[in-house]
Amino acid sequence: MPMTDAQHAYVDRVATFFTMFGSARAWAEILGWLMICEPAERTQAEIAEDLGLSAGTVSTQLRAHVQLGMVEQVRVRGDRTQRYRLRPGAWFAVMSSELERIRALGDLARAGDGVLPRDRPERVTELGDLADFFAREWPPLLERMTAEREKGTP
Amino acid sequence: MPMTDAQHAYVDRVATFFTMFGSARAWAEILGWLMICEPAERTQAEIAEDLGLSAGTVSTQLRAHVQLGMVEQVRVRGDRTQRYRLRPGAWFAVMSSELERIRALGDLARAGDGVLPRDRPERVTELGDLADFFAREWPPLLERMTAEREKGTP
DNA sequence: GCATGTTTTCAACGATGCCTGAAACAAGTG
DNA sequence: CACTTGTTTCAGGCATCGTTGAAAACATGC
Repeated sequence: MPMTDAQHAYVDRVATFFTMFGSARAWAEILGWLMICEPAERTQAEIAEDLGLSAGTVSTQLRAHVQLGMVEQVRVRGDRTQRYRLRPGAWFAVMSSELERIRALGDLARAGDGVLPRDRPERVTELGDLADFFAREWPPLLERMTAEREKGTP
Repeated sequence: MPMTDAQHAYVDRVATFFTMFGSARAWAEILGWLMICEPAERTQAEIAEDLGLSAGTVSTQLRAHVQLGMVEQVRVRGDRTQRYRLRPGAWFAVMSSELERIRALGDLARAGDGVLPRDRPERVTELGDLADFFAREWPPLLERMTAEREKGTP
Protein backbone atom coordinates (compact mmCIF):
# COMPACT_ATOMS: atom_id res chain seq x y z
CA MET A 1 0.00 0.00 0.00
CA PRO A 2 1.73 3.17 -1.21
CA MET A 3 1.63 6.42 0.67
CA THR A 4 -0.88 9.07 -0.26
CA ASP A 5 0.30 12.60 -0.93
CA ALA A 6 -1.14 13.74 2.38
CA GLN A 7 0.69 11.02 4.25
CA HIS A 8 3.90 11.86 2.52
CA ALA A 9 3.43 15.52 3.41
CA TYR A 10 2.91 14.68 7.05
CA VAL A 11 5.95 12.44 7.25
CA ASP A 12 7.91 15.29 5.77
CA ARG A 13 6.46 17.72 8.31
CA VAL A 14 7.47 15.50 11.20
CA ALA A 15 10.88 14.84 9.70
CA THR A 16 11.55 18.53 9.20
CA PHE A 17 10.56 19.26 12.77
CA PHE A 18 12.86 16.74 14.40
CA THR A 19 15.82 17.28 12.10
CA MET A 20 15.74 20.89 13.27
CA PHE A 21 16.76 19.53 16.66
CA GLY A 22 19.60 17.47 15.23
CA SER A 23 17.91 14.17 14.49
CA ALA A 24 18.92 12.17 11.45
CA ARG A 25 16.57 12.55 8.54
CA ALA A 26 15.83 8.84 8.25
CA TRP A 27 15.26 8.57 12.00
CA ALA A 28 12.66 11.32 11.86
CA GLU A 29 10.95 9.99 8.74
CA ILE A 30 10.57 6.58 10.28
CA LEU A 31 9.04 8.14 13.36
CA GLY A 32 6.57 10.16 11.31
CA TRP A 33 5.61 7.16 9.23
CA LEU A 34 5.11 4.90 12.24
CA MET A 35 2.72 7.52 13.61
CA ILE A 36 0.30 7.24 10.69
CA CYS A 37 1.01 4.07 8.73
CA GLU A 38 -1.69 1.47 8.37
CA PRO A 39 -1.60 -1.02 9.81
CA ALA A 40 0.41 0.29 12.70
CA GLU A 41 2.80 -2.66 12.55
CA ARG A 42 5.37 -2.74 9.78
CA THR A 43 8.40 -4.76 8.80
CA GLN A 44 11.76 -3.21 8.08
CA ALA A 45 11.42 -4.12 4.43
CA GLU A 46 8.08 -2.35 4.21
CA ILE A 47 9.39 0.79 5.87
CA ALA A 48 12.36 0.84 3.52
CA GLU A 49 10.06 0.39 0.54
CA ASP A 50 7.52 2.98 1.72
CA LEU A 51 10.06 5.68 2.49
CA GLY A 52 12.58 4.86 -0.19
CA LEU A 53 15.37 4.14 2.27
CA SER A 54 17.99 1.43 2.14
CA ALA A 55 17.61 -1.64 4.33
CA GLY A 56 20.76 -0.72 6.21
CA THR A 57 19.51 2.72 7.11
CA VAL A 58 16.21 1.35 8.36
CA SER A 59 18.00 -1.24 10.45
CA THR A 60 20.27 1.34 12.07
CA GLN A 61 17.74 4.08 12.72
CA LEU A 62 15.01 1.70 13.79
CA ARG A 63 17.32 0.27 16.41
CA ALA A 64 17.94 3.79 17.65
CA HIS A 65 14.18 4.17 18.10
CA VAL A 66 13.95 0.87 19.95
CA GLN A 67 16.82 1.78 22.28
CA LEU A 68 15.17 5.10 23.03
CA GLY A 69 11.98 3.25 23.86
CA MET A 70 9.86 4.89 21.19
CA VAL A 71 9.42 1.77 19.07
CA GLU A 72 8.97 -1.88 19.96
CA GLN A 73 9.15 -5.16 18.11
CA VAL A 74 6.09 -7.34 17.82
CA ARG A 75 6.41 -10.99 17.06
CA VAL A 76 3.56 -12.48 15.08
CA ARG A 77 3.55 -16.26 15.36
CA GLY A 78 3.31 -18.05 12.07
CA ASP A 79 5.18 -15.21 10.44
CA ARG A 80 8.91 -15.12 10.56
CA THR A 81 9.26 -11.44 9.85
CA GLN A 82 9.73 -9.10 12.74
CA ARG A 83 7.25 -6.25 12.91
CA TYR A 84 7.79 -2.85 14.48
CA ARG A 85 5.37 -0.29 15.81
CA LEU A 86 5.23 2.92 17.74
CA ARG A 87 5.10 1.86 21.35
CA PRO A 88 1.73 2.50 23.03
CA GLY A 89 2.22 5.41 25.37
CA ALA A 90 5.49 6.30 23.69
CA TRP A 91 4.99 10.04 24.05
CA PHE A 92 4.18 9.76 27.73
CA ALA A 93 7.22 7.61 28.28
CA VAL A 94 9.41 10.33 26.85
CA MET A 95 8.06 12.81 29.36
CA SER A 96 8.53 10.36 32.20
CA SER A 97 12.16 9.79 31.34
CA GLU A 98 12.75 13.53 31.49
CA LEU A 99 13.19 13.14 35.23
CA GLU A 100 16.52 11.44 34.71
CA ARG A 101 17.85 14.37 32.74
CA ILE A 102 16.66 16.76 35.43
CA ARG A 103 18.56 14.77 38.02
CA ALA A 104 21.66 14.78 35.84
CA LEU A 105 21.48 18.56 35.68
CA GLY A 106 21.26 18.66 39.45
CA ASP A 107 24.34 16.48 39.73
CA LEU A 108 26.14 18.79 37.36
CA ALA A 109 25.33 21.77 39.55
CA ARG A 110 26.40 20.04 42.75
CA ALA A 111 29.67 19.02 41.11
CA GLY A 112 30.42 22.73 41.01
CA ASP A 113 30.40 23.09 44.80
CA GLY A 114 34.17 22.90 44.97
CA VAL A 115 34.65 25.74 42.51
CA LEU A 116 31.81 28.04 43.55
CA PRO A 117 32.76 31.56 42.49
CA ARG A 118 32.71 34.31 45.10
CA ASP A 119 31.34 36.65 42.46
CA ARG A 120 27.73 35.68 41.67
CA PRO A 121 27.80 32.08 42.89
CA GLU A 122 24.16 31.81 41.84
CA ARG A 123 25.47 31.13 38.34
CA VAL A 124 25.93 27.60 39.66
CA THR A 125 23.55 27.33 42.59
CA GLU A 126 20.60 28.57 40.55
CA LEU A 127 20.93 25.53 38.34
CA GLY A 128 20.92 23.26 41.37
CA ASP A 129 17.85 24.91 42.84
CA LEU A 130 16.10 24.65 39.53
CA ALA A 131 16.88 20.95 39.20
CA ASP A 132 15.71 20.31 42.76
CA PHE A 133 12.49 22.14 42.08
CA PHE A 134 11.71 20.13 38.98
CA ALA A 135 12.78 16.87 40.57
CA ARG A 136 10.16 17.59 43.23
CA GLU A 137 7.44 18.76 40.88
CA TRP A 138 7.86 16.21 38.13
CA PRO A 139 6.39 13.08 39.78
CA PRO A 140 3.09 14.73 40.78
CA LEU A 141 2.95 16.29 37.34
CA LEU A 142 3.32 12.86 35.79
CA GLU A 143 0.54 11.57 37.99
CA ARG A 144 -1.81 14.28 36.83
CA MET A 145 -0.76 13.49 33.28
CA THR A 146 -1.59 9.82 33.74
CA ALA A 147 -4.93 10.65 35.32
CA GLU A 148 -5.77 12.90 32.40
CA ARG A 149 -4.79 10.18 30.00
CA GLU A 150 -6.97 7.53 31.58
CA LYS A 151 -9.87 9.92 31.68
CA GLY A 152 -9.59 10.21 27.92
CA THR A 153 -9.33 6.47 27.25
CA PRO A 154 -11.44 4.63 29.82
CA MET B 1 44.38 34.76 36.33
CA PRO B 2 44.92 31.18 35.12
CA MET B 3 42.48 28.39 35.82
CA THR B 4 43.06 26.07 38.73
CA ASP B 5 42.97 22.34 38.21
CA ALA B 6 39.60 22.13 39.89
CA GLN B 7 38.17 24.81 37.65
CA HIS B 8 39.53 23.09 34.61
CA ALA B 9 38.00 19.83 35.74
CA TYR B 10 34.61 21.43 36.20
CA VAL B 11 34.65 23.12 32.80
CA ASP B 12 35.45 19.73 31.36
CA ARG B 13 32.59 18.14 33.27
CA VAL B 14 30.11 20.67 31.95
CA ALA B 15 31.51 20.42 28.45
CA THR B 16 31.27 16.64 28.45
CA PHE B 17 27.69 16.81 29.65
CA PHE B 18 26.44 19.15 26.97
CA THR B 19 28.42 17.67 24.10
CA MET B 20 26.59 14.43 24.87
CA PHE B 21 23.47 16.23 23.70
CA GLY B 22 25.07 17.44 20.51
CA SER B 23 26.52 20.80 21.53
CA ALA B 24 29.81 21.96 20.08
CA ARG B 25 32.73 21.41 22.40
CA ALA B 26 33.76 25.07 22.46
CA TRP B 27 30.17 26.17 23.06
CA ALA B 28 29.94 23.94 26.09
CA GLU B 29 33.35 24.90 27.46
CA ILE B 30 32.50 28.57 27.27
CA LEU B 31 29.27 27.92 29.12
CA GLY B 32 31.04 26.00 31.86
CA TRP B 33 33.71 28.64 32.22
CA LEU B 34 31.20 31.50 32.36
CA MET B 35 29.51 29.65 35.22
CA ILE B 36 32.56 29.77 37.48
CA CYS B 37 35.04 32.34 36.18
CA GLU B 38 36.05 35.23 38.36
CA PRO B 39 35.08 37.92 37.86
CA ALA B 40 31.88 36.86 36.18
CA GLU B 41 32.45 39.27 33.28
CA ARG B 42 35.04 38.36 30.70
CA THR B 43 36.20 39.58 27.32
CA GLN B 44 36.41 37.33 24.29
CA ALA B 45 40.19 37.55 24.37
CA GLU B 46 40.27 36.40 27.99
CA ILE B 47 37.98 33.47 27.29
CA ALA B 48 40.11 32.45 24.34
CA GLU B 49 43.24 32.71 26.46
CA ASP B 50 41.75 30.86 29.44
CA LEU B 51 40.33 27.99 27.46
CA GLY B 52 43.00 27.80 24.78
CA LEU B 53 40.55 28.45 21.96
CA SER B 54 41.07 30.57 18.89
CA ALA B 55 39.57 34.05 18.79
CA GLY B 56 37.36 33.04 15.88
CA THR B 57 35.86 30.12 17.73
CA VAL B 58 35.08 32.25 20.76
CA SER B 59 33.46 34.88 18.57
CA THR B 60 31.23 32.33 16.85
CA GLN B 61 30.19 30.24 19.83
CA LEU B 62 29.74 33.21 22.10
CA ARG B 63 27.34 34.70 19.62
CA ALA B 64 25.41 31.46 19.65
CA HIS B 65 25.09 31.81 23.43
CA VAL B 66 23.92 35.40 23.10
CA GLN B 67 21.31 34.48 20.50
CA LEU B 68 20.04 31.68 22.72
CA GLY B 69 19.73 34.19 25.56
CA MET B 70 22.16 32.43 27.89
CA VAL B 71 24.84 35.11 27.73
CA GLU B 72 24.67 38.89 27.53
CA GLN B 73 27.11 41.66 26.74
CA VAL B 74 27.95 44.23 29.39
CA ARG B 75 29.33 47.58 28.39
CA VAL B 76 31.69 49.11 30.87
CA ARG B 77 31.96 52.85 30.28
CA GLY B 78 35.45 54.12 29.78
CA ASP B 79 36.53 50.70 28.56
CA ARG B 80 36.36 49.88 24.91
CA THR B 81 36.36 46.12 25.40
CA GLN B 82 33.06 44.33 25.35
CA ARG B 83 32.52 42.03 28.28
CA TYR B 84 30.30 38.97 28.39
CA ARG B 85 28.65 37.17 31.26
CA LEU B 86 26.16 34.47 32.01
CA ARG B 87 22.82 36.21 32.05
CA PRO B 88 21.26 36.47 35.49
CA GLY B 89 18.37 34.05 35.61
CA ALA B 90 19.66 32.29 32.51
CA TRP B 91 18.67 28.84 33.70
CA PHE B 92 15.16 29.93 34.53
CA ALA B 93 14.81 31.58 31.16
CA VAL B 94 15.60 28.29 29.47
CA MET B 95 12.76 26.61 31.31
CA SER B 96 10.36 29.42 30.47
CA SER B 97 11.10 29.17 26.78
CA GLU B 98 10.25 25.49 26.90
CA LEU B 99 6.61 26.46 26.49
CA GLU B 100 7.21 27.41 22.87
CA ARG B 101 8.54 23.98 22.07
CA ILE B 102 5.55 22.37 23.75
CA ARG B 103 3.25 24.42 21.58
CA ALA B 104 5.20 23.45 18.48
CA LEU B 105 4.69 19.80 19.38
CA GLY B 106 0.97 20.44 19.72
CA ASP B 107 0.90 22.02 16.28
CA LEU B 108 2.73 19.04 14.89
CA ALA B 109 0.10 16.70 16.32
CA ARG B 110 -2.80 18.76 15.02
CA ALA B 111 -1.21 18.83 11.57
CA GLY B 112 -1.81 15.09 11.54
CA ASP B 113 -5.59 15.43 11.72
CA GLY B 114 -5.94 14.97 7.98
CA VAL B 115 -4.06 11.69 7.99
CA LEU B 116 -5.32 10.16 11.25
CA PRO B 117 -4.93 6.40 10.95
CA ARG B 118 -7.97 4.23 11.59
CA ASP B 119 -5.70 1.74 13.33
CA ARG B 120 -4.56 3.20 16.65
CA PRO B 121 -5.13 6.89 15.93
CA GLU B 122 -3.83 7.62 19.43
CA ARG B 123 -0.37 7.40 17.93
CA VAL B 124 -1.05 10.97 16.84
CA THR B 125 -3.76 12.21 19.19
CA GLU B 126 -1.80 11.19 22.28
CA LEU B 127 0.88 13.67 21.31
CA GLY B 128 -1.71 16.41 20.96
CA ASP B 129 -3.26 15.64 24.33
CA LEU B 130 0.15 15.62 25.92
CA ALA B 131 1.07 18.99 24.44
CA ASP B 132 -2.23 20.46 25.56
CA PHE B 133 -1.70 19.15 29.05
CA PHE B 134 1.76 20.67 29.36
CA ALA B 135 0.70 23.92 27.74
CA ARG B 136 -1.87 24.17 30.52
CA GLU B 137 0.41 23.09 33.35
CA TRP B 138 3.54 24.97 32.37
CA PRO B 139 2.56 28.57 33.27
CA PRO B 140 1.49 27.74 36.86
CA LEU B 141 4.59 25.62 37.21
CA LEU B 142 6.70 28.57 36.16
CA GLU B 143 4.92 30.72 38.70
CA ARG B 144 5.73 28.30 41.49
CA MET B 145 9.29 28.23 40.22
CA THR B 146 9.56 31.99 40.38
CA ALA B 147 8.03 32.07 43.85
CA GLU B 148 10.54 29.51 45.03
CA ARG B 149 13.35 31.50 43.51
CA GLU B 150 12.39 34.75 45.20
CA LYS B 151 12.03 32.97 48.49
CA GLY B 152 15.68 31.95 48.19
CA THR B 153 16.95 35.41 47.25
CA PRO B 154 14.82 38.03 49.01
C1' DG C 1 18.66 -29.79 7.59
C1' DC C 2 17.49 -26.78 3.61
C1' DA C 3 15.71 -22.95 1.44
C1' DT C 4 13.86 -18.45 1.74
C1' DG C 5 13.34 -14.12 3.00
C1' DT C 6 14.87 -10.90 6.67
C1' DT C 7 18.10 -8.42 9.39
C1' DT C 8 22.64 -6.92 10.60
C1' DT C 9 27.14 -5.49 9.66
C1' DC C 10 30.58 -2.83 7.39
C1' DA C 11 33.53 -0.33 4.00
C1' DA C 12 33.14 3.64 1.27
C1' DC C 13 31.18 7.88 -0.17
C1' DG C 14 29.20 12.39 0.80
C1' DA C 15 27.63 16.01 3.53
C1' DT C 16 27.74 18.64 7.48
C1' DG C 17 29.78 21.26 11.02
C1' DC C 18 33.56 22.59 14.18
C1' DC C 19 37.86 24.76 14.67
C1' DT C 20 41.79 27.29 13.34
C1' DG C 21 44.65 30.88 11.39
C1' DA C 22 44.98 34.88 8.95
C1' DA C 23 43.26 38.89 7.22
C1' DA C 24 40.01 42.61 7.52
C1' DC C 25 37.75 45.64 10.53
C1' DA C 26 36.80 48.70 14.63
C1' DA C 27 38.00 51.64 18.28
C1' DG C 28 40.50 53.84 21.72
C1' DT C 29 45.41 55.88 23.06
C1' DG C 30 49.94 58.14 22.71
C1' DC D 1 48.23 59.54 12.56
C1' DA D 2 50.50 55.36 13.74
C1' DC D 3 50.02 51.93 17.44
C1' DT D 4 47.73 48.76 20.32
C1' DT D 5 44.08 45.87 21.52
C1' DG D 6 39.77 43.54 20.56
C1' DT D 7 36.33 41.49 17.39
C1' DT D 8 34.45 39.57 13.08
C1' DT D 9 34.70 37.14 8.91
C1' DC D 10 35.96 33.45 6.03
C1' DA D 11 38.48 29.84 3.39
C1' DG D 12 40.54 25.51 4.37
C1' DG D 13 41.52 21.32 7.11
C1' DC D 14 39.78 17.95 9.95
C1' DA D 15 36.65 14.94 12.18
C1' DT D 16 32.12 13.16 12.61
C1' DC D 17 28.03 11.20 11.15
C1' DG D 18 24.31 9.59 7.94
C1' DT D 19 23.43 6.86 4.06
C1' DT D 20 24.07 3.41 0.77
C1' DG D 21 24.97 -1.13 -1.28
C1' DA D 22 26.41 -5.54 -0.81
C1' DA D 23 27.71 -9.37 1.63
C1' DA D 24 27.41 -12.02 5.79
C1' DA D 25 24.65 -13.74 9.47
C1' DC D 26 20.32 -15.00 11.11
C1' DA D 27 15.81 -17.03 11.80
C1' DT D 28 11.92 -19.65 10.62
C1' DG D 29 8.72 -22.54 7.99
C1' DC D 30 8.84 -26.39 5.15
